[in-house]
Amino acid sequence: MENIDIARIFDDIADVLELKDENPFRIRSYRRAARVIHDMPEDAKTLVAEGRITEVRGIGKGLAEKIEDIIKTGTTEFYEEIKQDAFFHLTELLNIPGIGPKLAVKLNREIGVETVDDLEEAAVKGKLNSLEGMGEKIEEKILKGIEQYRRSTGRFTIADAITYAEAIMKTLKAIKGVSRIDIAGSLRRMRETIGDVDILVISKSAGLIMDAFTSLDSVADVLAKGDTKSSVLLRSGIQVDLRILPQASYGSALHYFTGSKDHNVVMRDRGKRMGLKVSEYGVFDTKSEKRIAGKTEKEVFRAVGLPFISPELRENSGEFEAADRGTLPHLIELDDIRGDLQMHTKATDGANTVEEMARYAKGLGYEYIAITDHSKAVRVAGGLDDKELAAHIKAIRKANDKMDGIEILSGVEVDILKDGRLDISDEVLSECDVVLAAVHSGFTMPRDEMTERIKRGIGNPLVNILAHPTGRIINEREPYEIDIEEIIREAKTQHVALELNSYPNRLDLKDVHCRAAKDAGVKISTNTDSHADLQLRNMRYGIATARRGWLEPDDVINTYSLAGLKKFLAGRRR
DNA sequence: GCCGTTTTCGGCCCGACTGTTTTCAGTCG
Repeated sequence: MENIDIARIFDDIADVLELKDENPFRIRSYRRAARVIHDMPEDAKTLVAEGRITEVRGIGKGLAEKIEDIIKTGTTEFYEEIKQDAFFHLTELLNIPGIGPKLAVKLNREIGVETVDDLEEAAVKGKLNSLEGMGEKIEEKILKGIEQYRRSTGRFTIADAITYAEAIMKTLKAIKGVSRIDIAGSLRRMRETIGDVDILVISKSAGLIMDAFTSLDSVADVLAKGDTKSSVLLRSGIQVDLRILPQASYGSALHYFTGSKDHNVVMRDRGKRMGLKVSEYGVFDTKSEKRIAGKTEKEVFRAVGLPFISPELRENSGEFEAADRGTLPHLIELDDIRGDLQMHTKATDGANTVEEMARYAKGLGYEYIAITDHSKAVRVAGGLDDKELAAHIKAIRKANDKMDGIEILSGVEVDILKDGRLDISDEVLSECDVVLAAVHSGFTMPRDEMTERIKRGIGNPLVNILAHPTGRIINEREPYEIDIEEIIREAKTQHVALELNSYPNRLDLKDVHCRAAKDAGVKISTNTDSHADLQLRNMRYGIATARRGWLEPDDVINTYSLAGLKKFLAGRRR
């Protein structure tokens, strides 16, 4: 049982308790526990084994026991009871936008709705109208909600969300009377996937903005339209919320709507203890009700005795403690990056030549790149064998001699075979300036075997970087079963860097594992894994994830000067 | 169900929007 399975069980429990109209704070405890377990880098298994599970914020004695049961037996008594509950079947209905626990129960009690299909049938037949408190509008809303639910493929990748958000921002910016516009929400925190997009605006002409916003070409449906808040559903299926705010409380609003929820709860609580009320309208003195801050975020933080905390850190995962101790990280920025250490060319499955990639990278201001085409095990990509790679290395060196202003390192993304051997000989690997090793097949191995396979792979002293260490593809493929903590330890021992693959569908390592690697003293390499020159720009997503993982420039080897990088790489091959 | 510089009981964030119930409950973030 992985963390994600435990989280799902707790969310299921919360759903049923909500349907049963139980104590909302008890429900919140399950929700919070689900989230915190889902997001934490350590295996719950490990924490339970070490007796440290109750050290996790939000996990007390009761939940700890349930977690232990779930790990041991795959379930817990209370969950089994919940599954027998008549309300358990109604949890599917909660996925429909506009249907909450009250409505779900009402529909069930009064017209026997149990599934989304039942609900659709009832709505189409006009049965909903007959219920007290229900009108045509609600019926229509439910039908639309069902459509949205069926179409939704879950959350959007950060790259998709940014694309839509930036297009909308551009249009709105052009409207007269918009003096400021910002992205807030999980997109500002740069979470790897985005549920919906939040945009904040300062403007005195609310009506104009809302009209423009709700009539954008990309809008499929207007979900709500008011003076201060409107919501639309774009054709792509992503929901965008727009809020209009006064200047005086803009900082407070930006902070509030950036979240996370958990971060905000701590801020409010912290304010309360200082005799302050923290809300989206400002920071107020509780007694005099006078506003003492709110114009900027910095002001809001200062009012509760804190330095500015970067949005990427606002997950209540230690940022307050670090701020109080004065140990907030100086987060890495895109400008710190001096090179990109994974990319492919026409030699295998890339779209551009070595020179074209180098030229584009030079345009980005990089000092060096590494060309790292696939090895032969990746047949679909036309991977290179020993002889072909040797020739490719020569060609890369030749290109490097021709090119001024950027160093082209020769490299390879060598495959770690099922038994942990690499599919290129040491003789040829030793010719490379940098060697990335990766798993591209046999994803379904048992956890122990996969962990051992990778350990053996990076045990080869010619390997410098473990590429996309968990193999996940967001919204498509789960990471392979692997003991990531063990891999991090091994990387430390072997002086191997772990990649933060910056391709927006990978982001592998993910944020919490980057942070765990940093804590273990393991270096990270943020690479784009580009298969075309334009993709070199994906570095921004890797940097966003690195920031969420609390990484500083020194934690990332491709912020090093060429000499510094070479020194790091040589450290392995003594 | 969790948690503790209001501490072992009693809090736990709260406001906008919607539809419809002429005064508010439900949903959402």
